[in-house]
Amino acid sequence: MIKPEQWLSNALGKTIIGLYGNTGSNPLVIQPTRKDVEGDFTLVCFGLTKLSGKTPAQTAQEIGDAFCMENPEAGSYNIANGFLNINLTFKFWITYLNGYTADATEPDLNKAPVMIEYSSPNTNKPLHLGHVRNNLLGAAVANIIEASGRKVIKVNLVNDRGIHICKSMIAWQKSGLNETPESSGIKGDHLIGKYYVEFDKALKIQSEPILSKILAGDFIDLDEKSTLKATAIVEKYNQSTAEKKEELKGELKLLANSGTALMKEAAEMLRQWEAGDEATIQLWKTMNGWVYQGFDVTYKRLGVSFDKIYYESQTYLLGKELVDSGLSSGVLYKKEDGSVWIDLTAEGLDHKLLLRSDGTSVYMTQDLGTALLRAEEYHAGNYVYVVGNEQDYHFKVLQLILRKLGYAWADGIFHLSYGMVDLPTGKMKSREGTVVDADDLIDEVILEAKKKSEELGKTETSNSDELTKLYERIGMAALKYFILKVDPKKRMVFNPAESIDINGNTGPFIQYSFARIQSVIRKAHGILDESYNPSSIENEPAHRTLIRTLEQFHETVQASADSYNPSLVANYAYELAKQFNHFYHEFSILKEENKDLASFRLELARKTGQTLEKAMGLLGIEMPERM
RNA sequence: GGUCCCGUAGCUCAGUUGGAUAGAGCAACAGCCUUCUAAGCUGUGGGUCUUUGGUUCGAAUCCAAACGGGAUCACCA
Repeated sequence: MIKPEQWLSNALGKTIIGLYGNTGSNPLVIQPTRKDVEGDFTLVCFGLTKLSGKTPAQTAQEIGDAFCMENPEAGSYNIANGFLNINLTFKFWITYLNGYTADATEPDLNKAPVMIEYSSPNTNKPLHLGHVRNNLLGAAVANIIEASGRKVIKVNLVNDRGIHICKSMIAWQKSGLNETPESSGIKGDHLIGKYYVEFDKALKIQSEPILSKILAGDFIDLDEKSTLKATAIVEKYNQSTAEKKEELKGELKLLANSGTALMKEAAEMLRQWEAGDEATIQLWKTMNGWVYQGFDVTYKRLGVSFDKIYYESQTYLLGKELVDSGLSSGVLYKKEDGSVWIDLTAEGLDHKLLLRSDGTSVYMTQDLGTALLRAEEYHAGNYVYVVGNEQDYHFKVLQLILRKLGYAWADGIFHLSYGMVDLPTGKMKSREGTVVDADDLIDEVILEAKKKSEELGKTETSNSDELTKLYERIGMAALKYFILKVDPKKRMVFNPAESIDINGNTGPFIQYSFARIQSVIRKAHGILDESYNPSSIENEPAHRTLIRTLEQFHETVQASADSYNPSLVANYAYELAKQFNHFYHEFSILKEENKDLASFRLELARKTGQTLEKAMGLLGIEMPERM
């Protein structure tokens, strides 16, 4: 099938070479003609004046004349302010529509696959709004890249070990209640989260008197190292302004925490875990198991899935081998206390710790190990990490270290860094209880979809299973679209009230447009046939605009894949739906007396519907047949 | 303090590698259901694109500075 823009670019190039001998040093600037001007595509002629030695308008006219002469597909042209607006014939567009399909490019198995890591939760608390953005982005990007023709491997790296899960375990043990998800009726991840919060509460009670002592210069509860640190901070603290004091107080709080009996217990449990203590491991397995059960439910409701799940407990040791080889090759160095570092000052960064003095690994070490494992297992061409932008520095360093260690595949690492999700009231803060829980959020949007649907009172079915499914689709569409329509890089405000809106630039609006199309198709069945005589179709602008928008679908998917940005697809779907509604309002399909025209419109509607469904599907949004 | 990101309508967001008179939605106001689903369509008002310089045929977009907001700089993850 002809790709209009590509064809135009080649054909215009030929025309310009014919006129001026070459096309100049810059590529031709061709863009879809803006709405308020007549034309399909526009050639910007300012850059060509050097070739022609004439004014932009004269140049445009010269090119326009020659181009229309040479190409029967070009019907006419007009010139405004140095812009050459070219009209392709309506016949050209009808032929285009005839060959158009919304189907995706089949993945090319000769190309190296793309690995996408997303979700990557800790196992000490349930998923929240931030995770929701992460999961939706990861799943959408995976779909979009796959649709653009590359194989995708979706992975999840679960942070299942560490001090955080030990905290929940301690609190659970101390409660003595032996609560399980079954006995308590609480979803597994929420149950663990509950104990994590309880630990924190108890910790605060133990920690506060220690903090007071520290501020008074009494370091009796601290070990040697912490005392040294605390002494220095307290000295600074006493000379600081009020604002700076708050900041330093935060650091002292951490030190105070480390002096509590509870933290010592948690640290001891972590040591036992690493030593392989059977009872500890058993409890850890049990409690993590509850969390996974809970996560599975949430993942399913969000509609996300993974091809492979990595667990840090299984990969955290691998980084150490990598560190060893880095030491022997001289890329890394060891300090007197036994800690291992890398010097990145030449790259404008800092020295970075890779192994603690006691030989245990840190976050970076684990990530290095995991990266190596994946590269060896999959030999992907790209490794995409969907992780919040607070970790920009971490991933910069990660990639740099791998490069310095000599791994060529490190060039394929891409940190899909997305912005934080704020609430209208400001940042989400767990201490202030403003964290929006993922499960609650899902319940809420579905409930709201139900309420609004019932208010409208026009659903065609009373089958309760169908209705349940419909409300779920509408609610999830509202939520997903609300989040995915925003450029991932940007920090966004999540307004719960607006997230369940069904009017305007929303998921349900697009669903509604689709449902209308399906309704027409159902009614046309057996009445209109699919064939029509193209020559009897008039050149209506609304028809043409719609075809032109369909034409942009595949390149939008490609651009979206190239830039790891699902919002391009989201905004495209909205634009298409809007244009369809305009068309739908202006013309009737079923009541059109000219059967050729009616069939043509039906075909246009059908392909619009397919495209809407495909585009929304890439975002993980399902379309209802009726609503 | 060093480094990085951001600043577009009252609010939430678009704005392709620099291109024409900066666009949508929400909110407000005014119209359109006897017509394929009104979860829709049409219209009105709303802007010093934070500011100031620079680059050029042309800047919301590129460069510099200032102001404002955020992140990060752990032997945390």
